[in-house]
Amino acid sequence: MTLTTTSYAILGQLALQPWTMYDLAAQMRRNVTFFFPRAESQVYAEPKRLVERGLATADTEATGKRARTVYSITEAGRAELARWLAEPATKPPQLEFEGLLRVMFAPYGRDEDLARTLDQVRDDIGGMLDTANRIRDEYLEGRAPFQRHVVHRAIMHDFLSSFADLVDEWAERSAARIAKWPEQSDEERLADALEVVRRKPRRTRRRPKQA
Amino acid sequence: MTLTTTSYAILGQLALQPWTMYDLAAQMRRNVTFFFPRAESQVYAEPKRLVERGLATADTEATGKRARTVYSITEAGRAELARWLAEPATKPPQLEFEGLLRVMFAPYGRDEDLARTLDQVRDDIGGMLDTANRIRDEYLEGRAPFQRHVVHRAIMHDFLSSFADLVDEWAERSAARIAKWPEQSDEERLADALEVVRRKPRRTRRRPKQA
DNA sequence: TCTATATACTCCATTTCGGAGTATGGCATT
DNA sequence: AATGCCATACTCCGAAATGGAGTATATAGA
Repeated sequence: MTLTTTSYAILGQLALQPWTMYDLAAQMRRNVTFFFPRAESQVYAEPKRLVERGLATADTEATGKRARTVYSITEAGRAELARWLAEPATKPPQLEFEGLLRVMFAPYGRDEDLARTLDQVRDDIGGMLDTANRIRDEYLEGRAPFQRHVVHRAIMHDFLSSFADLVDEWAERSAARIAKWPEQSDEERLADALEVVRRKPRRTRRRPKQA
Repeated sequence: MTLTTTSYAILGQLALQPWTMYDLAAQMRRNVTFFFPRAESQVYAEPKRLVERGLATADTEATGKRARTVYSITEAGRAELARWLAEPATKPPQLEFEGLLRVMFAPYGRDEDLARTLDQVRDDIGGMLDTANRIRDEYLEGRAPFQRHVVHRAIMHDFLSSFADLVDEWAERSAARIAKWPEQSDEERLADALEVVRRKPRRTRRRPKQA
């Protein structure tokens, strides 16, 4: 099979430095997972494919009796990464948000279920908020693991922290609104809802779609 | 096997009205795909499982020689949906954003690749922006397909249009910043990056994590 | 010394994806 | 009246990916 986006995700990490898959898996679980989640089994499987194609090399070291494999990128690997970076992305930004599905079907459940769903969303996004704040501090204090790439990482961080903020703010304001439902009339609830829909200044597609 | 979140996504749609899978697949491709994307083959496969479990019924109609199957929810299906709505979500909001991976590895490519990536992000999010604006107009003019659920749909719409705006705004401001790189010194670029990281008022986790 | 946790992976059944394939209906064009 | 094309209405299947469970050694603390 041909290389997948996951392959390039790993190849790119190897461009930064050599890694054991254990460390890389841990690293991805802490950061990359927030914008490109992969199963751990995949993280372990990919570098073997990279080695097969000559894009990486594997070196076996030992700590006592336990072996560990350190993977490094090759020149061919760097060239392939550069080639990939010049290609267009294969997929648009995608969201997978079970909580929104629950909001969609909320008319068939109880209002307190919806309140709990929104509450859980705030808990769930907490980890991302924490991570974003930790990374922010690391860069500002100049002690981030890849401080040399701060110019690019700042762009990433801008997106991820904006996203986490959005989710948290949305859940907060929505919870505040549904908390008022019990003492509101149907008309008031309706007016509130339309106000929410209306409020935003609509941002439109930059370029009209071509025929 | 047990029902998956995808099963409930379909079950919820059937609670709204009976559907043929063709119409439902088209409907999901237009809306649900933005926050819970599934392969079309899955959308066709799910209702058969629902029928097996007595949560839906299938009625075969005919248009000339061509058969079509209309699926409807049963009382047991409505009960199961209500039960599911009271459960906590199985997954946090998840993002899958190849473009951010390209930003992360941008130091190994050319600046113009990065510019093109951000440009493509804006094109890619255009569809979502269009859809959000169309839905907004439908609700404000009172002609949305599920106008009766506007109180809940407003919450969904708030999130989706905020998300699309975020992506578009982020890509726009990031592209504007990298456009200035050629005439900036390393120090200026660095100062700009740190400014981006610093700027945001940091939103923190609502409840401290429990030990 | 014992135990728990961290390191360092492998394996695999089940699910999902994504694209190709099949066939009819209905409308517009020639 | 025949033709072509797009919409309707699905089925099928190989190739990935997921999400645990399982194995074994190292190390730090009680």
